[in-house]
Amino acid sequence: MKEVKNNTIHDVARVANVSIKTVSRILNNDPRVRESNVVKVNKAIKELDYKIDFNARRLRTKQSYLIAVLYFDYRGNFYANMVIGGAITACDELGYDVLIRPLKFSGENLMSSVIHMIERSKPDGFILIPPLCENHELLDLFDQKNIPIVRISPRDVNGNDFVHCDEVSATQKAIQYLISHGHTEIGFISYLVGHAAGNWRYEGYKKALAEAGITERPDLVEQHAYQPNIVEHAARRLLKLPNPPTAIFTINDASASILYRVASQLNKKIPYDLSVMGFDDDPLAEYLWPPLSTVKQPVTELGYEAAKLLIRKFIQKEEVAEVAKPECELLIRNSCGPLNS
Amino acid sequence: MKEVKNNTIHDVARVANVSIKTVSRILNNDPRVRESNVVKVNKAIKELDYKIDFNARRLRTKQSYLIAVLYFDYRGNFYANMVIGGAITACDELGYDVLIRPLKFSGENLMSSVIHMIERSKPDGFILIPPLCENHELLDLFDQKNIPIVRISPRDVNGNDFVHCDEVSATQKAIQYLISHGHTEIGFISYLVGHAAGNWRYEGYKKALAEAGITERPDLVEQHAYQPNIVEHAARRLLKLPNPPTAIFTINDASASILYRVASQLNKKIPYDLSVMGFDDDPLAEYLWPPLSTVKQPVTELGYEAAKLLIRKFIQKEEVAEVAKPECELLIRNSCGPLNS
DNA sequence: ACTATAAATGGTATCGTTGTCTTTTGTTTT
DNA sequence: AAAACAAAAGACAACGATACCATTTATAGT
Repeated sequence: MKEVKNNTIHDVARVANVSIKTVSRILNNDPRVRESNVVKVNKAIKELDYKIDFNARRLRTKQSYLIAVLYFDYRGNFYANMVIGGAITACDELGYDVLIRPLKFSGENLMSSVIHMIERSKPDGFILIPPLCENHELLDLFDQKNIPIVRISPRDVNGNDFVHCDEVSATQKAIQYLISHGHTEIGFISYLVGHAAGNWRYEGYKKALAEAGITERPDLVEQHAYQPNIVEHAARRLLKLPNPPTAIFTINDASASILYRVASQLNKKIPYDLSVMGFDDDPLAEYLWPPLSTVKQPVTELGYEAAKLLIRKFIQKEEVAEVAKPECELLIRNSCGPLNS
Repeated sequence: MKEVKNNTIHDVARVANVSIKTVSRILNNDPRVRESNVVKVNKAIKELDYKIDFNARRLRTKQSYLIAVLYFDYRGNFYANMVIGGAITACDELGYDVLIRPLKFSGENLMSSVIHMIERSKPDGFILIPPLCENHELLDLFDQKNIPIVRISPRDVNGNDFVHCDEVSATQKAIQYLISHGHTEIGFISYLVGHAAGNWRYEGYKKALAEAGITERPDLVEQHAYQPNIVEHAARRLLKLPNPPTAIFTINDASASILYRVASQLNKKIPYDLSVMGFDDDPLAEYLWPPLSTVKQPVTELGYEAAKLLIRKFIQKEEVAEVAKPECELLIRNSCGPLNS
């Protein structure tokens, strides 16, 4: 074991022949330092391969330089993963570390887990992934403790502490795509997914139909509270209609996969007899056959923007002009075809 | 904003009427403290709602109390997620935090990302998720910097710095299950998945056959280097054999989904004409139709044990008796049926 | 009871940075 | 050229814990 003595700010100060305070100022981008000293110090830093000791800084400044990401820990939560990936990139750039916390329970356990995290690791801010954005107990806690948060795609878009993308127009484009292939009888299958998504996407659906002059058929729309098999029942009802839809939009890719199954059982071939459009770009979508066309949310970018907003605006209190609003992308695979009349 | 003055170890010492050093000893589970003082101090700690300041401790001890988990960031890497979930639980129990790092690239970028992480956050140890366990450049780096690691299911099981479960006997049990349903012509589809899994699972396959007195048919075994569509070709070849297998084991659930598709194209109904057994319990497995029977690795437990081993044995240098070896579980869904002769 | 030894406790320096306040240096004004 | 002011740099304490070493207290042995 090689014992490496790390150089400190004192070493840098000595080599650069300035005081430690001047070095500290340069490290913290204090503008009030003469350019000549900045050059000298940076040279010394490079020469000594000096690395700042974050723990010392943390102790002194009472900041943890830690961002926590909270999400619901359910099987195959790829959404949370991608958000985290983006958040890590942003935090890397800004000198923060990311702590993640999958939350398994609601109520007592959830709250105490978060409280414990605050007491132990003292994150400077939190990022909330749906459906946690709607947990008022949690929101109250942060409010009360005065800990800044940024929510991702919350239902409630009042305030300035969130990032999201335009799911309404994304869905609208997806439906437009179906319409452009000649479809007019387009189904909509949804259930309460726990956040605002259902409403937005339904709105997009209606807009696209209206815009194309298609009258909405209420019998083609299924929106129910979640219960087991709800999607399967909905799919079966729609496909057994005397005048069934020739294309169906499902609220997410998992639902689309259930629709695939029902279609196959009823001997409807996708995309020939039925076009299917999903939402989310679940890893599942590629493995379905035919591969599912779907709307891909810019989830990684959302995570990136959320972390950046949290740090710059709410932690470092900089003036932040405007939050970038990344766009959804229509991913065309092979589940949609022209109307086959 | 309510400015809360946190109580320090001095406050606790004052209230308990002992020295700060005694409090410190109790906080660090030093056995050489009189019981009466332990009681007094714990009472004071509770009374003052004292919370230790980890940053101060970190600064003094030169330990970060941070464990880093490294994994390859590919779409739908549910394996890494579950490992992380387990690692977080263990770290919570032992007073550590978990930093995660999805690695996107190989070579230069990968290494510099890890080096940067070491310099910035100074994790006390690393957990490596396959296929990163086999990256020698990475292993050399940790060796050279003398940073302890624990590998999860590495190919090379020499040494004592890894956790894994018995995939050989897990596969053996899965094949036994097929045999118990009357199957004797059992296919095996694999490709190089980048870690030891392929070999282990093939070994389990052979063992089960041998044990049942079934002669292995080489034409039923497909093991190739990875190339696009390899699984599809393998599946098609097997199913088109004059004497085709009545059951097929695939190296993972993603491969099973491809087999599902080929079977459907060739008009073979699962589980009536063909039984399929997967491996991994990918979230995908539940969405396939019929739901896929598969081998579920105790991935969360593996992460839990890995973190515990890393911290206790390699960081805190305790004597650790033996590493728990969690077991795989055969998950019976609906993709396997009795031989239909 | 007294010493030898071990166990428990305490005092103070220290980790590496930033905050506060003071001093020095540089620039502008009359 | 001196006074007034602003900008830059420095000295030193402090953050809250643990390390090291010294000291006190308890236990055991004769």
